[in-house]
Formats: sequence, structure tokens, C-alpha cells
Amino acid sequence: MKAIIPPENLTELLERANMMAGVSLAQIATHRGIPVPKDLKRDKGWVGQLIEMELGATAGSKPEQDFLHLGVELKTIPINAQGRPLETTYVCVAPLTQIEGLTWENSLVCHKLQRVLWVPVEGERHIPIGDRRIGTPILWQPDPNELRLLKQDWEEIMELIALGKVEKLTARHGEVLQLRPKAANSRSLTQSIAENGSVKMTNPRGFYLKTTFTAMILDKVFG
DNA sequence: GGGTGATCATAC
DNA sequence: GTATGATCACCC
Repeated sequence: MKAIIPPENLTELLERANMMAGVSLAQIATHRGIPVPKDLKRDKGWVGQLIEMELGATAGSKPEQDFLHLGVELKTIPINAQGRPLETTYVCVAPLTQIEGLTWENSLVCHKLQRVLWVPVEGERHIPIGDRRIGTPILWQPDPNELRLLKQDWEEIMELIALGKVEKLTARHGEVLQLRPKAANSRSLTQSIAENGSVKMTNPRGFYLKTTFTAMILDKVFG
């Protein structure tokens, strides 16, 4: 495998991303010497990591943007034949303790979503993984209205977490941003705030963007 | 059929 | 366990 150097600037990143449009995942994988899985059941992050690698993102599990020096977060998004998202989009883990004084402006959600490079990839299950094609990338920055919706949902969710009501939160809360389990399984536990203010254990949660929201983002470009 | 809750792989 | 990358799969 040949090493991919991180893009030096935004223009270079966009050039690389644009060159992948129309290319199949098998082409990328072959080029990189990576086997294509039969399905994604045990390789759920495969597509994302393949695209990450090809664009020269710094691999790692740091809670930071993929291209920190460019202020860009990379997200692959599975779409159907109509260009609509097939899945919600994971943003980041939700803090469940020590959240006093945490504001939207300095939250991880806000930071990660400041600028996102969306890379649509055909995701319908009847299409073999290798045959799935990459679409036209979209560099997105939330507009004032999108920012307002995100902030509103985030504040509402964090308020309930702060009140020790994380167990009462479901994916139905929030217009565009939702809170859902994010863990190895339902037995995973992490600390959270109890209703009496003490510490309790609960299933880890993550923030996800609902498909109605990401569909709007894709629509703004493709109509 | 769509969305919610559950789950998978991997690095550290 | 916590973080990354997400999709699976069951229930409504």
C-alpha cells in the first residue's frame, strides 16, 4: 500500500474528493490493496475507513475533526437511488457527567459540525459492496437556520441529561439531532447523572443526525 | 417500510 | 471503557 499524505489545504482535499466521484468502492479497495467484504455486518465502518484512507485523513480515535488542520470533519453517507440518506449519521459520544457550564458553542457536536465534507456512497443492500459507487462530495457548513435547530436540540437533550433524566430520553426527542445508544452492546455501562444528583451507571449514548436533516443538506446541492 | 435501539470491528 | 468508523435488525 502506498502512503497517502494528508491534503495540505482545503482545495487539495476537495480535488481528491471530487476525483473519487463515480468511482466504485472495489476500484478504491484494489488500488489500496484492501479486500472487499461480502457485506457490512461485521465491517460496519469499512466504507468510512476506506474513504478516510484514500483522502489521507489521519487515522486515529481522537475526538477531533478528521482534518484538524483544515477544520473539516469527514462523513460518508449511504444513499439510495434517489440520493436520499439510508441511515442516520453518528456525530460523537454524548457527555453524561461533568457537564456543568457546558455550552453549545464549546460542545463537541458544535465543533465537529462546523464544517463537514459529506461523501455520499450508494448504500442499497442489493448492490454488492464493491460495485457501490461514490458520489459527488459536498462541503457543508450549517446555515443560521440549521445551526439554530442543532443548538435547540442539543440544549434540550443536555438539559435532561443534567437533570438525571437520560433514561427518559429516546431517539424521538429532537427535531434534527437525536440521542441513541452508542456502545458495544446494551450491557455496556458508563457513568451518568442520577436524578438526585449523584452518579449512576447507564448505557453510553451518542448524538446522531436524523435522516430528514441530512436529506436537506444533500438536497440543497442536488435539488 | 422506516426508525429506534442494539450491535460490530478495532485501537489504546 | 472510550473513542473512532458506522450499519444491523427487530418492532411498530
